[in-house]
Amino acid sequence: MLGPLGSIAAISAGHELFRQGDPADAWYRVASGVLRSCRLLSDGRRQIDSFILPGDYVGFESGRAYSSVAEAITPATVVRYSRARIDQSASEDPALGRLLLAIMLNHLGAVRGRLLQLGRMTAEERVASFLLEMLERSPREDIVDVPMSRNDIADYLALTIETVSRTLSMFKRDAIIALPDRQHVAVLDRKALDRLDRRD
Amino acid sequence: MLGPLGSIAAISAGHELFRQGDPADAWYRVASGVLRSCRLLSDGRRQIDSFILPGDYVGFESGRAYSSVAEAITPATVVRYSRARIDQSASEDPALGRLLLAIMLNHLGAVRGRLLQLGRMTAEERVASFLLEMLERSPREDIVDVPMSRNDIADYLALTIETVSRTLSMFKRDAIIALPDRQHVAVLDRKALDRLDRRD
DNA sequence: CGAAACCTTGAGCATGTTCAAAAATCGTGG
DNA sequence: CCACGATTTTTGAACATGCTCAAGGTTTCG
Repeated sequence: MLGPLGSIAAISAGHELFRQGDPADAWYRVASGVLRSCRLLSDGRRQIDSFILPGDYVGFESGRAYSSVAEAITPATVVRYSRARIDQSASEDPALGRLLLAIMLNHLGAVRGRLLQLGRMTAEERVASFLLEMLERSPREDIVDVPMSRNDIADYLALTIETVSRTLSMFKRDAIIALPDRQHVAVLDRKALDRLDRRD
Repeated sequence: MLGPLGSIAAISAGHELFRQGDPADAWYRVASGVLRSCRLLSDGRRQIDSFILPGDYVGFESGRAYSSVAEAITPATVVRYSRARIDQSASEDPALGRLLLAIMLNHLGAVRGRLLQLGRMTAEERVASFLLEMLERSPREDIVDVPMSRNDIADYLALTIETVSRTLSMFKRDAIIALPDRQHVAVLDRKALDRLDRRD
């Protein structure tokens, strides 16, 4: 938490918090709702960098412009931290600087984990590790909240929507999960998922 | 550059600067030589996060232990910055904090670009963007230094060694590059490479 | 010069994609 | 509450990209 330096904004589902190319003059912390942060290739191929859940930050940029789009998947509220104000406060309060650094290091670790996921895991393993990741962040211990579409999951895991759907169906057939509705996955066999997520 | 806070160390080719699990009590800046930073899956699959060239930093960690291995590809010298000393200096000098933040943001942007590369680019596009990336960092404008093995390139691009080799041979057949020796790639048709690297 | 490591090339194969269609779900208005 | 169309998801079959396995060539280094 960055303290009382922010202002609050609401975004409705499907709308953009910022776009690729916009001046990157603020960071955001999600208070409620879920967003996605994506990059695009010129021919439309899309890669979702991260899903941004309550408590997460988004909008860290090294250049002057955002290099990704941030869009709300569900209605969301965010706290906006102007970069100028943060910079100024950080130069007065070293503790804030340390906090920012810690947030950044956390991010970096997460994105590096994704390299392994996208580069070296099979479809099965990617879906399993995605479910485990979302499970960690869900309120209940056995039900995963999945507010994003299959398409979003596909673009997050660098698969096609068909492969995601087929893999989930397979997990269901093997009684590893149940699919009560679109937005939820019930984990029936956590150990099976753990076995598929071969990170050390 | 982090100033006069570091001590110098030399590593010979093939040796480790730190391993997965070692206490992460220092960051490093490469003065000369090339290193690689990798993560492993339990069954041996490997993903190289980044090649670390002179001027680059390595060893940023959010937890107590390194989550990747850093190994020298060529003989290298590095400057070691103890985390404790950096932390202390940063709490006295806000400019240092800002510098660290800038370095971190740079890293983050680079790794995010890799997500797109690994997730959504074809083998051809990955090799092309790798060559362009290395070309930017080579002293000459038309010759790429490639100190790493084909195997390392494969694990960096999440391909197999055979696919890397075949793709390079194809570029050679199409007169996009020449391969004077193992360690060098001569770029004959830069535009053809640019066309393959479809980032906006 | 010889052995070891590395790189290239080829042929067959597998995982995940593409294309197509059916099924389920959602939103809207009567 | 149900009917309707639109959208999303699931399923199937054929296909393609990149992988695996295998062999031959090249470079490196003692």
